[in-house]
Amino acid sequence: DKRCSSCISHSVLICILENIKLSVILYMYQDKHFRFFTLWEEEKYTDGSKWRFLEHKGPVFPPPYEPLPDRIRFYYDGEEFGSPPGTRWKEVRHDNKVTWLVSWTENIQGSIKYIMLNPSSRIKGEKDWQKYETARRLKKSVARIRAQYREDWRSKEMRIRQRAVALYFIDKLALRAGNEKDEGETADTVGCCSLRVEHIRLHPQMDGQDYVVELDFPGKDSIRYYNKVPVQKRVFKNLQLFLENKQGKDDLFDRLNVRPSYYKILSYNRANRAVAVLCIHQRAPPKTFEKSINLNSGLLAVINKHKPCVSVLGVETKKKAVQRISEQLMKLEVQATDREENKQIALGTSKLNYLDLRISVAWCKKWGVPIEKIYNKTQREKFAWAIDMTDEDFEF
DNA sequence: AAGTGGACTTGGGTTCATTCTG
DNA sequence: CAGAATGAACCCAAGTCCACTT
Repeated sequence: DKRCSSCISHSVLICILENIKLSVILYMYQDKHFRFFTLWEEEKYTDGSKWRFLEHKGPVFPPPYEPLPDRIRFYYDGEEFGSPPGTRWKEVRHDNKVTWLVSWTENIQGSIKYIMLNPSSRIKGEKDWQKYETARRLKKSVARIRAQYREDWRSKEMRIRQRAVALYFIDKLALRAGNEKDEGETADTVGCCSLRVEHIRLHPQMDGQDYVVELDFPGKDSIRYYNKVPVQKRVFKNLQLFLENKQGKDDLFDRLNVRPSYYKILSYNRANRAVAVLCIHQRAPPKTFEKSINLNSGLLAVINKHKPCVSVLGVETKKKAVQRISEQLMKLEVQATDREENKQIALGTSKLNYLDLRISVAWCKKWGVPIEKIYNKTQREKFAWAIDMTDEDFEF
């Protein structure tokens, strides 16, 4: 009796994978859409049945796979029958070391795609909890780590010095680590460890400050990172050292990891990359541009609408009109600044990914503040695990 | 130890649903 | 009542990281 919410249809098929602890039920519709329900043996469903629905996501288009293994049985209205026409499956799999339900190789990049559980599911919740516990353990040693890398700024080994400076950047500026990427295949973006000479400028003096480092590079999604930071003298001297005898395309931290000595890729790849970068760059500006246009045209519309009235009508009406215009203008201005500020900061995401909300929960419980005031429905669902387990004495 | 690819998170754009407004 | 505004849900590319080979 479950309705498929993507298809608005009751036509569903149920498939139960046998001999496994973690079972999956697929709801199917017209061979195209299917949804996944994960069941856990240990738990009881509210109607007294043995199983409990954990999760579902969809719709998804199944890849072209081999015929369905006969280990899978399909049921509809309690009646058993074979695999639905046109559906071809690769394998039945039980693997409690992974959290995905279904995976396949995508046919453009050849990368693997997954169907995974919703953030509000138990599996994701537990992982999330682990993540924050790791952060909590890290807190105990962070002072030691900081002392260590400051010490390492003076190391005899260049490798160690570079690591220490990179770590300092990551710690101080929260830069992304910066991994190896497929050159040519992907846009030319960098993180801390993959910074190149061309991304950094050193200013012994700048804006009345000493030892300023100017960072300017394309980060994730080719979003520009631009920052001027005063750093410790020792860091500055180290950076000068790292830059000696290097060209723009050379790695700043060349000794950092044992990177594969990749060749200078053909101009073909350069062109390819240039196009990729161009596309990404060109896509972003029109959006903000369009928004500002919308705001401006909205403002114009407001002014134009009131113009004729003002010239014809009496003083009182004029005053009122002026007042209303300025009110609307203010509203538009507030919207504009709001958008402008929100453009820079993705508040929701960081709330969902970085902040251990047990701190907030404990605070709420301690002072009798309702959690709803601070976290919206989605956030509360995602953090159900934390809300349940946290009492007012919790300390990070 | 190096290299590779699988697994998972991050980040935020797009779409959908609901409420607001003229 | 239609279109605009708003916020939640959905979705997926682009990252990170690490385990497994070789």
